[in-house]
Amino acid sequence: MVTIQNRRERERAERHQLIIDAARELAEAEGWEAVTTRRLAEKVEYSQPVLYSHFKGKDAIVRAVAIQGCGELARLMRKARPEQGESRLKAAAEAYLEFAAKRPALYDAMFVQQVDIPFGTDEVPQELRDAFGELVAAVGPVAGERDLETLTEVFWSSLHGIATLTHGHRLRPDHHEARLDLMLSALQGP
Amino acid sequence: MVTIQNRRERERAERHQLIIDAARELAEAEGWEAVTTRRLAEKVEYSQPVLYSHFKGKDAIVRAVAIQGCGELARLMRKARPEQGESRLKAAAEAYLEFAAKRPALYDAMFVQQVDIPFGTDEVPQELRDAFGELVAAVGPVAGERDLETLTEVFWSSLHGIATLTHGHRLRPDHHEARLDLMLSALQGP
DNA sequence: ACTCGAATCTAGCACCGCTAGACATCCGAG
DNA sequence: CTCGGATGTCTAGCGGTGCTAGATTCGAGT
Repeated sequence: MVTIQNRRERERAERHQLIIDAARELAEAEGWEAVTTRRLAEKVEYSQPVLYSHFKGKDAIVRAVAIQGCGELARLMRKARPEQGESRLKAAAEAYLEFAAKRPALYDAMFVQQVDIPFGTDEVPQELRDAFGELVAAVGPVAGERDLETLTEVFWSSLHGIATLTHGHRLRPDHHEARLDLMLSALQGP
Repeated sequence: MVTIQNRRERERAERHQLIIDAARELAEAEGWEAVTTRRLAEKVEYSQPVLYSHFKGKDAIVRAVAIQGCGELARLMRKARPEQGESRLKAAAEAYLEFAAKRPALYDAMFVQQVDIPFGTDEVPQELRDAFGELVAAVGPVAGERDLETLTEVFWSSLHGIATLTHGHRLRPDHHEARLDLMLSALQGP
């Protein structure tokens, strides 16, 4: 009898996703400090131990949210097309920064909290690879003779710095556009 | 009688600094998650409530550590002088990134954790002003016709992005120098 | 219908930031 | 020299956290 086993597995997968979505919603609504295992359990209408039958711990839940967030960022950047007279680089930068500004909790889980998503030689989640790939594609046209991957890392660093310092109110809120233009024209090269 | 009052105030100020130093040492040795009020109280050999007679809460202690960290960063950057054939911009960038790499916990308190140090119109701590001033001074020679303060914010953002992404193992550890050179030559302008 | 295993929950551990109220200690007036 | 009072410090505890052992409930197969 496979059907019963199948139904169980399907229900389990649905609940798995339910937990991830609940954590994400809670974080986006009230910040990560409001995401406790008790509140999360209440939100999904199960008791706390159920969370631990799906994830090794709270960190694993945050990590799952972060990885799905990477997928969304990749999707948003792929969809972003330059408007009239706009470089692809600028369109990508704007999409990235808009994502960081509109989903600060999600962005935090992805790149600020050190959730130890495998980044190095290990198996990197596909969602992350996709997001970085979009950045590479945007940088490509302006790389010239410069090393593409290295230049993309610089571009990403600049975006990440602007995103996090802006979120921490460390930069003048007006001047946002001027900063972006200055950064882009610098990277555009000679 | 002022002498007794004076002695008390002096002892109090010493203990104030003792707490800050202990918090900083604990954070640098084991990370901020290891800095609990209990461990901190044990380290300074007082009970927990004593901490609360000096600081409003744990956040205030972290904030104090962060502000002193800003002073140290400013001092390090002021001391950094370009070597033979090196631009002042590069010397400043290297000093900044070396600080971030060698004192990751301190850097975290200063710029990553949102400790709500007044940044905007409020009274900004002098240490912070000094640190930003050093960045401005380093950017000055290469600004050209570009707005100095805005360009400095871009420079800072790039440095901050590189520092945090490197610390989170998001960038290839080798290639560090190549990234820095690429970033600097981009900012150097045409 | 009953048994037995899997799924789920209750209750609790050790820790967290923080604080009220008991206690000690020391200063200055009588 | 004593003693009242202020000042400083500590003990003990509150409500919260992440996490888990053991009890309990539930449902599928014989």
